[in-house]
Amino acid sequence: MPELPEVEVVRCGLESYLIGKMVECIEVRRPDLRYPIPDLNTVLRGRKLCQIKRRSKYLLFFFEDTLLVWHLGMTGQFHVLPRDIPATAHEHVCFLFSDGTSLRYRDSRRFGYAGLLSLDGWQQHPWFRDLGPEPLGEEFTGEYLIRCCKMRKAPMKQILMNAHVVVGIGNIYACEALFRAHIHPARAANRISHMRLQRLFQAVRQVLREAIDAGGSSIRDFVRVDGKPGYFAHDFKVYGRAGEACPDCGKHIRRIMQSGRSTFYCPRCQH
DNA sequence: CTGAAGACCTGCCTGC
DNA sequence: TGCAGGCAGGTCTTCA
Repeated sequence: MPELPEVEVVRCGLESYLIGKMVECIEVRRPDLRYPIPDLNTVLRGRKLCQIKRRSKYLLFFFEDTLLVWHLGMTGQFHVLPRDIPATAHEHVCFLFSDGTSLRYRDSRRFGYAGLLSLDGWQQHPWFRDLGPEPLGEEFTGEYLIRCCKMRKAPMKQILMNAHVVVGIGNIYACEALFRAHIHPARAANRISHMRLQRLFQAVRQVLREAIDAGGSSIRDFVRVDGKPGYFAHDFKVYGRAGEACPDCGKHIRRIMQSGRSTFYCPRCQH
């Protein structure tokens, strides 16, 4: 499901519903997500949710004395519902809050995972230790991207999707950013001019920003915490559009496989 | 070190 | 209608 914009949209939604609420108990129906879910009740029962942040594609739930980290994997969803609504299929975890609200975690493929980390040392955890900068933060700049591409002959799309370089960019937004920057996804990173990398840097920021503003992309099963879809999928220029006309030049959009993932691009505009 | 490919798990769509 | 095969937005591990 989610790349950075979708996770950010979920974070905002959760924040608007849940901040300041107290956990009464947690029902775990299936602890066997990608990694086993830890014992949440012992640590979180009676605790107040103070803040919800995001780092990369991880949601960070800050309680008074502990941090709950959650990754949505491919199909994870959070929903805020009244507690008396019955559980649906693949609803593996339900947080009950003392005011009658519930937070449900649903994840058909169970690629998602969660962990309890300490408030001070969490950034040293293996999930976070080696992450690159946030693409919308100050550390990510055109010069930084140029440095990362120097000496790297991997396809540019792989570099964009590499979380050691920059976090949050998955298959969709990598394709869309490369299209906007007119760069061929298979082009070796070290064979792209500095000017074009600057343009790619701008394209990454722009496409992520626009996607967040549109409420994320719903192509298969992404929904916001209130169940509404995001609208950015309407604005995809190339992703999922193999065979359609390029919106800029009219040539047919092509699909290729790169490291087992589909890549969409315009063979005329991108080189 | 880098980069490619496979693994994890389930649902849905296509085509025979 | 039924079933096999391919594909799906992420990340980690293994292998060359």
